[in-house]
Amino acid sequence: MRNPRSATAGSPSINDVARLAGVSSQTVSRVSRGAPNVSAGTRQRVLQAMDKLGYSPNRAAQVLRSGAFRTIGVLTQQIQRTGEAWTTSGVLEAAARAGYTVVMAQVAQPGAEEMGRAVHRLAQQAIDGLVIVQAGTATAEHLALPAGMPVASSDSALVERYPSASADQVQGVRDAVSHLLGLGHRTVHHIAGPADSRSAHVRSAAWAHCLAEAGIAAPDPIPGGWEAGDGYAAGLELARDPEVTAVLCANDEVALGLVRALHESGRRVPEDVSVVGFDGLPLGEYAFPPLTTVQQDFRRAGAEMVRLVLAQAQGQPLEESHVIIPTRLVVRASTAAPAA
Amino acid sequence: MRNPRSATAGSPSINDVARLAGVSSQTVSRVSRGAPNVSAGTRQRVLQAMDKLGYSPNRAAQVLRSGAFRTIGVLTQQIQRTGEAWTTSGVLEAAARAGYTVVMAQVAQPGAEEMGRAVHRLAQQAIDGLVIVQAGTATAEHLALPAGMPVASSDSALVERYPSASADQVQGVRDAVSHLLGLGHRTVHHIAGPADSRSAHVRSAAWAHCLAEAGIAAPDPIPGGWEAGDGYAAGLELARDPEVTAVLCANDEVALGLVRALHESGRRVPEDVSVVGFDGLPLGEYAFPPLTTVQQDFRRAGAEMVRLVLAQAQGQPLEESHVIIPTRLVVRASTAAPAA
DNA sequence: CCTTTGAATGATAACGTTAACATCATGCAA
DNA sequence: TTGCATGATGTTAACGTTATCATTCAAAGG
Repeated sequence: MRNPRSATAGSPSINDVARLAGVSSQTVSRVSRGAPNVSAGTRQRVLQAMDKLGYSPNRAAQVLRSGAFRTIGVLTQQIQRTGEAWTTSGVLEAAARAGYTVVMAQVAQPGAEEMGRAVHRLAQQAIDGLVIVQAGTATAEHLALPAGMPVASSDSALVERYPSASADQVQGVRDAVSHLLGLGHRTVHHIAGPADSRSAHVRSAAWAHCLAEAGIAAPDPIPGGWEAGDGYAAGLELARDPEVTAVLCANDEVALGLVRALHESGRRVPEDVSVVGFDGLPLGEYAFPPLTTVQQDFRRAGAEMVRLVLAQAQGQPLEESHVIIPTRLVVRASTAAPAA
Repeated sequence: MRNPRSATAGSPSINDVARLAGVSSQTVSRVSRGAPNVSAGTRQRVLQAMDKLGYSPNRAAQVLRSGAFRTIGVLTQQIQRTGEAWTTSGVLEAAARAGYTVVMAQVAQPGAEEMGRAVHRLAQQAIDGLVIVQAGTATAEHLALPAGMPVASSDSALVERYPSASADQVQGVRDAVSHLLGLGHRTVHHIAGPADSRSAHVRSAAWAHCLAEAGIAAPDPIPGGWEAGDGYAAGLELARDPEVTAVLCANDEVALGLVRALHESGRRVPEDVSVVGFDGLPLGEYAFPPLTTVQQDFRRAGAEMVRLVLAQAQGQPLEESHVIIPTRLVVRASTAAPAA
């Protein structure tokens, strides 16, 4: 076989079933779609025929005819990252529950053109809507979405243009900073996330704002990223400054890297320096010391994005197009009152 | 609009382009497919017309007509887990490179029936093949795959039935055990993975085998799981036994949980107890102490599975149906010679 | 009894694409 | 010149499904 037919090719069609059941193909279609106006006896016979032939409807034909895909596209950047993986998991779960299929695209490089190409690839698929888990710096212009395509995004510049679901990062940062100041720290240092992430920027801005509110001059934030190595590098620097007694990190990975740098530099956590992460990695609980962190509900963000996309696809009005999901400060042993 | 058309509905068809370009729809099809026998001038005109109308081909119609889907299905269990996330990332990358679309299904519960239902959902989609990243305990019977569906799996009981790509866990365990024994440890304890995982079982068996080879009676393995909490629980127990000087863990998460339990119990790592993980989490390098681990290349496993599936789908013979991917022992500070 | 209603079923025509075949120049060898 | 290959284009008929309209038949109402 030079050109083997696909796995389902040669599979029985609606006509084969109709012939076997002695009805018209239209009646088989009705049974297949669960239409009401079929007599019980006929339905039985058709179902038996389907079963006997192992019939399953051809999606391509259904889609072509009905124009409804029951499929959503998901755009991710690096699905192995904690946040994206959990969010994607939430998307998959919610989509499956709604009876929708999910097609995925991943973009390794955050470059806007590559992002645009991935969206194009997805959009050429038959999708009813698009969930953008991560789009980096790409803007709506880069993506060149077909007009009218329902979209929901999470963390990106697209938040300003499309409906979104994301964690209440401002509240999360506020809780974290209050916690540290409440313990008696004079100020809170900050290791920022990558420059190309909107949520990193939001977190940094919220941190600066909270300190300002408390009448404290914010120290310069240390530029960083999302990874442990970033926290480690920043930590080696911070460890030299005895004024540093409390640090809010861009995320948990960074916090863990920071903790190791502090350990190595002979500064104890939390006795000398308190550390707070962000995200709520399961591992944080088992770090040494267990990590105080701002937990966010990624799965729920994924589920909400699915809801937003499906609502648009079904023409329902969105009661609120920016869903804010509460965060929760989890206090563990990496934070304590400063030494007197 | 009660029944709004899908996003791409109303979009121009091949006929609209043909009319505008003043050619037949077949010629447009030829240009669209990149067929060779179109004159340069005509191709130009058609491309301009496409561009002007914003034409993009209707996938459903293409699939229906040609019977080729250029899509693979991916079955996962908990995509947010390290191994699955990285493997999936590899699958996405390889599939995109091959010009294939990926549809995903996730099964929260490892139950065999639910797994079967997910496969059914996927198989009803138009897919050319199926990559099974994780199938838990499900066997080929549970999955009820359509006959002739190309499949590749990674870690599951399916390995015996279908082509697979997975890490050389036996070699990885051998390296780890040799490393520990080479440091002078009298024996190596083991925290096992979950009972329903094949690779957990493979790792445990390899550990027992290595000890036997070295003429050492293997201590009872501690039953565990994949998560840090499992390592922590096991660690509280192990810490009480002064005979324990080296522990091989089911994976890195477990190892980190173990390390914390040892810390809390006053046993130092690596001075009192050496700990080895498995997987090679990026975070392991920044744990305290940095974790010695067996690194495996999940992305490559994903890419290999895609290769295996596509080879089958294209009717090529598989030169080897079980791809073994080398692992690499990364020695860090969590292992050292035992105290004299 | 005839009409009316409604439910069950059937027939037909699309949906957008492509494979297969047909047509029509053009060029070149015989 | 004829004959035949070659390349560019057009025509037709599917792929499997479902929307729409048409038909049939039995039950209900007068």
